[in-house]
Order: sequence, then C-alpha cells, then structure tokens
Amino acid sequence: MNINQATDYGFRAVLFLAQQSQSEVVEAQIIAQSQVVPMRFLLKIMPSLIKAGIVRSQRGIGGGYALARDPRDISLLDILEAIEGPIYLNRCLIDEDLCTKQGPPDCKVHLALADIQERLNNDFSGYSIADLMG
Amino acid sequence: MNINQATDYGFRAVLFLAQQSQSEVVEAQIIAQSQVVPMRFLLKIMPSLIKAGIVRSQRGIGGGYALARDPRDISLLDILEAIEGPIYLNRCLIDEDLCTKQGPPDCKVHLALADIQERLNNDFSGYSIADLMG
DNA sequence: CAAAAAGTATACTGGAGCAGTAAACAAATA
DNA sequence: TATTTGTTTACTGCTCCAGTATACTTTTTG
Repeated sequence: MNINQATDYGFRAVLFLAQQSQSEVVEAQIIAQSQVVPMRFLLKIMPSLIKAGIVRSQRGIGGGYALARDPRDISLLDILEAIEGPIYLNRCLIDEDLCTKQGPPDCKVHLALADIQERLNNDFSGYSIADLMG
Repeated sequence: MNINQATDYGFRAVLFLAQQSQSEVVEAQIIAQSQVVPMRFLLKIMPSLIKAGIVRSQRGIGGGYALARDPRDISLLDILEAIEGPIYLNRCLIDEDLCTKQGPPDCKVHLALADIQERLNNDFSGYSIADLMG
C-alpha cells in the first residue's frame, strides 16, 4: 500500500520546476542533482509527465524541462496518475467480474473499498503543487 | 497503490465468521468455499489474524475458526495491518533518512504524504466489520 | 492407544512489478 | 555538420505476489 519511487520523484521534480522562474527550461541534470534522483531514472519518468500535459520539454542545446501549466492546476493526483496510473485499491474495483460476489450491492467489502478509494483520490487531488510551494 | 489479495480474502473471511452464530467454530474449507478463496491460501492467511487477536482457532476434529472479539471492535485497518503490515505511502515515511530533504519541515512533499497517509488510515479504521454486516 | 481430522510451519514456484542502467535514436542549436 | 540535449526501447537483478506442496502438530473419537 504505497506510491512507487517514480511517483515520489515526479512530485519532487514538478515542485522544483514550479519553483524556477516562469517558463524557463531546466536541464534534466540540474533537476536530478538538486532532487537527488538518478539522472537516467528521471529521464525515463519525464515523458509520462509530458504526455499528461504537466510538463513540456525542449531538445538540443539549452534544452530541458519546464511546467506546461499553472502550479495551481497541477494536483498530486495528476502526477500520480500520469506516472503509475489510476488508484485501484482492489482488483474487484477494476473489473467487477473479479468480485466473488458479483459486485455491489451484495458485496459490502466492495462498497467499503470503493468509498475509501474515492476518499483517497480526493485527498491526493486536494493538494496542488502551488500548495507545496509556500 | 492497492491492498493485496490476501488482505481482501481476510476481509471476507472475517466478515463471514462474524455472520455465523456466536463463538461457533467454522472449518477452513467452509470459509474457503463460501468466499471463493483457495483453501491453501486461506490457511496461510489465518495465523496472521490469530496473532492479531482477531480470530481464534480450534484444532482437531470439529475444529475451525471463530471470531475472537466483537465485530464492532474489528476495523478494516486491524485486518489490513495484521496481514500486510502498516500503511506507508512512501519509504520516506518509514525512515526519514531516506528523505532527500531530511524530512519535515523542509520537505513539503513529505508533509503532504504524511497527511494523506493519516487520512487513509482513518478511513480504513472508520469501517468496522459490524458496519459491513447490515 | 491408534487413526483420522483438523490447523501450523516452512519452503517452493511462476509471474509481475520495481528501481535502476544501457544503448541506440531523434531533434535542435551553434 | 557536430554537439548537446531529450526519447525510445530493452535489459537486469531484485523483491513481492498469489498460489501450491509437503511435512508436522494438536485434538478428538473409536
């Protein structure tokens, strides 16, 4: 029951970009060194953030990464989902056929887990990158 | 980001025991068949629930399992922790030395994750087995 | 006391995901 | 055109997951 390391690195990388002067691209190496993230590993994570529209990139000399939108519009859930996909507390919440009780309303466990999962999603989406910049 | 299958089976097994007549032991095979849990797998899970004081067992002919305490005093968190250990959203919440920022108050990511983790724990402990019996 | 019926403990297995590394590739700039 | 940057794909060692197998202990019953 945890986030994976890539997601943690993603949080820190995006927060770091948010703290740079607006729309200035920062080299991967600068991000990696300042956040103590293995450079190669960071490079593998960034494309997921780009596809999600959270970060933009620039290639070639003087290239790097910058935020693609306002830090107030980037939640921790956005980053988490970009990197490790949506939260599913239990496989029966992905595919109801996997529920031995054929899902709600009979399966009370299913209902409880669905509720907890929704709260968890709300908790992650309740934090924006801007909230962490103070 | 999910509970493991053993924990899900644990939820269902304990709920099933709670629905039996009080303090009557039920064979593992009955539990396994009714909850569609592989018998051998269930047998491996049960000792964790016993060590946590949630379930008691009886060996020999006519043996089986029964609840060890009131369903109102068994939360989903109790079962989850018995089977897969405590929830740690991130490794930096286990050992602050693993936080690249040496933990709070400097590391805002750390603080946010600690808050979300606490809410998640509360959400799981907010459901008792009795709540699921209705 | 012996046999059978339960649960207990330990170890194994195939598969998947995690964390990180490596190498070839593509684009942008000087 | 050479260099610098990011992109893509594949690989590796490791751990955990889900489930299975085997040998063992306890308890009851005949």
